[in-house]
Amino acid sequence: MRELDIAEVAERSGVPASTLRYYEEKGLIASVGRRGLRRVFGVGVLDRLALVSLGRIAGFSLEEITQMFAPDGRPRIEREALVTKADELDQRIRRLQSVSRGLRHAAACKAPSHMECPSFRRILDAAAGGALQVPLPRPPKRSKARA
Amino acid sequence: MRELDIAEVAERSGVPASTLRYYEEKGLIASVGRRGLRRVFGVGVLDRLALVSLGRIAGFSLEEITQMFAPDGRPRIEREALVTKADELDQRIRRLQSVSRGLRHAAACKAPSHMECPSFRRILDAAAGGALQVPLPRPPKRSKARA
DNA sequence: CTGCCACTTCAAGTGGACTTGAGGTCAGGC
DNA sequence: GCCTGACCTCAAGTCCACTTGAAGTGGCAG
Repeated sequence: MRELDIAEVAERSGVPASTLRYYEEKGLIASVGRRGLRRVFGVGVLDRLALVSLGRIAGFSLEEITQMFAPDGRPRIEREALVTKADELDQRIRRLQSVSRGLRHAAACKAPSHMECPSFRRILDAAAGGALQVPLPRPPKRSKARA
Repeated sequence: MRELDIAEVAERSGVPASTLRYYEEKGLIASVGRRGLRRVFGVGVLDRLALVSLGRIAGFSLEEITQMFAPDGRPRIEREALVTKADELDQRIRRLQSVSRGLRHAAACKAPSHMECPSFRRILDAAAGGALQVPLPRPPKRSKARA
């Protein structure tokens, strides 16, 4: 089974067929040919999709991810860009940790109003301060299971 | 200075005036009145905005945040929901940490192709597996400085 | 009193990543 | 040999959180 049709790729990767077509159009993945009018993908597409996924999570746009692959086809990733993204990611992680702490505190704190709790206020100020300038999470609509 | 006009709120909070109007329309914040046709806000709006910010970072939608305030006006936040969100957040944090590690590894790894590195593959599989089901970051367009 | 201009409203536009719908094609089973 | 239905294309729609533009208003400095 060296070749997969789009439905198989969709099932194995958890990525909807419509998205696969979209990704192909965007140059993120490539089919190796057609069987009739149906796309045929090599198994490598699964790795590719995993890389795309990784890139998305890291905060790269599809456009940026395309650039990383684009030149010749081999993942030509600039190591510097990776480190930069990792740093950004760590930054984000730290912020999220502080928010998480804030949430748990708010849940536990017995003060009449959270607003009167200095520790909560500190967290709040942090949120007000620098956090909005950072990529915000967007809730996912679809909830395809992994394959 | 118990009252602030919209420009002041914008400057102090770093939130653009257009967004403040939008938030008011959505019921996230409230002005205490008007001076002529201009909105006048109480200083409390700054706390409110910080709470909104916190909620956004935590992964709540504006809609959800509205619900938290809505009932009567006082932050009626269900403690359970907070803990739930914190758990989700921690989950997400762990995933991001693993991605960060993956990025740094990819940057450092000298293997001819990252694909041949077992440790990178492990991370990749993780990304492919459960990560896409999680809120994805969206790049921010604006980059207002904090106030 | 007048003019400026920061504010106002309301509708429409933006961006990224997809999804959906209408209408068409063809491989494989019966 | 014909049907079925999973795939195809292309254009348009969706979602969310805003932003932008046009046209209007009114507080206040001069």
